[in-house]
Amino acid sequence: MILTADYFGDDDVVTLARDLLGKKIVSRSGNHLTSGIIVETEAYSGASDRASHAFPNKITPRTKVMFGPPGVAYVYLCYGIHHLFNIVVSQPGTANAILVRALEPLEGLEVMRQRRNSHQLTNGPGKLSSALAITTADNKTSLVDNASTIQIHSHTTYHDIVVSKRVGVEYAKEDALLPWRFYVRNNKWVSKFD
DNA sequence: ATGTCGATTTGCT
DNA sequence: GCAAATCGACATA
Repeated sequence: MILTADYFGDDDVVTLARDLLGKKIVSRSGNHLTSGIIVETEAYSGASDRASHAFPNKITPRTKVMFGPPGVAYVYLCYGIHHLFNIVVSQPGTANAILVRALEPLEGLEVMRQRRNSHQLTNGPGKLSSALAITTADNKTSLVDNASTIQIHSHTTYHDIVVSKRVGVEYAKEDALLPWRFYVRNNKWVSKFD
């Protein structure tokens, strides 16, 4: 079942980030279908969270998409190299987003191996975008239409979930300590940062 | 107009 | 373990 704008419209971005574990991301690019189960996420909140690009509710050409409707992709270029995939959530005007950091590969494994030229397919935010052929061209694209090339589907439920601080946001001062990262315990596809 | 820096990955030492 | 890669967004002037 494809997840809807109503699902992503929840204003509680942290609860939503945790709930996304076990959901499936499906990507269609050209002839190829690739998919994976979400096993690691992080929550970002533009109003109060120094780690968010939109802090403190700062509207710029880049962050504008996060103030829009839920269920839309926010993809940005990191370190000039990596495309990082986020899902815009919460009601319009609230700049919340969820970074997908890792997937357990499900379909299209051979295509992913070719795109990655590696067996480390989706165990990190830059890697999974590469494996699913997600780029900044997908920024602002809807994830909740039946015609969307990237969709999120319900799939399974995990019960053993680890909560930790987020990765790579030391610059966010005290907000770097927020327990807003979630991952599936003992899942081999979780990113290598701990 | 220019300088700084990053929600990461990779390869080399 | 460390540093390069690589570029656009943003702040400052």
